[in-house]
Amino acid sequence: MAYTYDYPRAALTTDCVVFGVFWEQGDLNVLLIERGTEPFKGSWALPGGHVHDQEDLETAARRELAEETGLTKLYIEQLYTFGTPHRDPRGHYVTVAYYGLVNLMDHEVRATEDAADAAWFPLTELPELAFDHAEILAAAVERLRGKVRYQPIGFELLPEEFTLSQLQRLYEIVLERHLDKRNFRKKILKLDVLEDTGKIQKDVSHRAAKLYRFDHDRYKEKEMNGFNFEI
Amino acid sequence: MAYTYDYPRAALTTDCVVFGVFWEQGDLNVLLIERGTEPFKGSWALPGGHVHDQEDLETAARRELAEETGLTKLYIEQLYTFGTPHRDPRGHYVTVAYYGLVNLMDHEVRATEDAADAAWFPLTELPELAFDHAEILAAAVERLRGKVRYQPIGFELLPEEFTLSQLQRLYEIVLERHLDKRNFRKKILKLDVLEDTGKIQKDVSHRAAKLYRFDHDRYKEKEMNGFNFEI
DNA sequence: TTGACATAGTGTCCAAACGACACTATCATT
DNA sequence: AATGATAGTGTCGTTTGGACACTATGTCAA
Repeated sequence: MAYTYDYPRAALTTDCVVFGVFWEQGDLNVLLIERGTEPFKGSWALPGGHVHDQEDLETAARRELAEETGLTKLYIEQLYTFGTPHRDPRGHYVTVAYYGLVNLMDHEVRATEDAADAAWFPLTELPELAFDHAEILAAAVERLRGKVRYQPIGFELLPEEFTLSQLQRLYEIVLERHLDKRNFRKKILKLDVLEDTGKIQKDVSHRAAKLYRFDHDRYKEKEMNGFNFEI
Repeated sequence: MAYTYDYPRAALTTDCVVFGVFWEQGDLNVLLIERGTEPFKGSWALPGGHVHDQEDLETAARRELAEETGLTKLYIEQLYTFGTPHRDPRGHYVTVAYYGLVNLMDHEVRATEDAADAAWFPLTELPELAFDHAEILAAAVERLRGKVRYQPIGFELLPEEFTLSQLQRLYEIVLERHLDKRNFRKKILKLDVLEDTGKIQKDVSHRAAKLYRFDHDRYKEKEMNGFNFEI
């Protein structure tokens, strides 16, 4: 079956930059796949692929991500659209890039039929990437660092219930700088969008910390009234 | 001539939301064109059109804008890519939207061959728009309001040399709220990115104000060192 | 020439937010 | 009972933010 048009059309794809945090390492990680087909067969790349006919862009991004890495039900958001000529050796390819955040407690990653392999890489130990994916990744990192400061997206990287220390460590990892414990707690609690679950940590060999939950509803309500989340 | 592919391909277009400020009215305006062809012939719409083969996205956006409105050499920036199925009655159309800012002193707008008409509309008196252009416009307004607060893009809406009162009025128009004169001047001057040109206003029937210029180089330098522009 | 007008330009004070800083509390382990 | 690991907590000096009103300088018209 062939499809014919009066004018040439660029191929449209999506790519996803998915971030996750491993607590042991204290490092931001990105999910990459090993390409199973040409071009760049054997290289590491961002998960992504062609947008289907009449398919919504975000739907396409989620579908490709699921097909190649098994990841579903995560927070994603459009990042930027890359369409420089010759960014893909196959011709005029335009890709709508998304970035996503997952908490690694709740999400298991596996290579699936569409990719030779899928794995997490710390930002500090990235392999060489196919296409212009290094550029896309850099844009995603920049966006994440900017956005995390004035939008409560960081919570997507944490389990639903978390301690204030975990939250602080998260911000330290993303922003790459040390934060003062007392000031951080003062500030984050004053925002009044964290709900004390009443529970405490289990199975830790030291004093157990309180567990908090991010109160999405309260945040939305406050946001409506011109409230500004800022760290 | 026909172009044939193994899989269906979406059509790729760009659209531009261009903002300008008329000083007399004190209102944000958007540049719209009257469509000369179907679909939506006779309706007002954002200037835009098809991305050519092997054409860069921003180049396409600028080209379409110039073709339809005569506008060139303005500040533009990618906004968002809209690809919801059925947003265009002709089939699967994906549009990469840009937003732009112009100072109306230096730019003349004219309808050209590709559009029936081109005109500025205050945000408060918008006509009904073709396609999903109302949605795109709303996204652009939100982005502008957000971005103007922490990036010095507002200067693009002003002539190269401007008074502090004009700058303040600009922020008041964009942010839709009153700002205190003394506090505004204190803050903006402390940023130390405005250069006193030594000149003053001409042809005004009151005390002439000093003219300032935005110092792009100084800003970039400061930005490198972790400096944060915030109004 | 003088008074009316229009806009430019300027400083203080109080309140809130920010950042630096160090010790005690609790729990598990040995 | 002592050790080790992390949780949790308050003060103070500095900076920033926001409210607030008058004088200065020019044009224009009577």
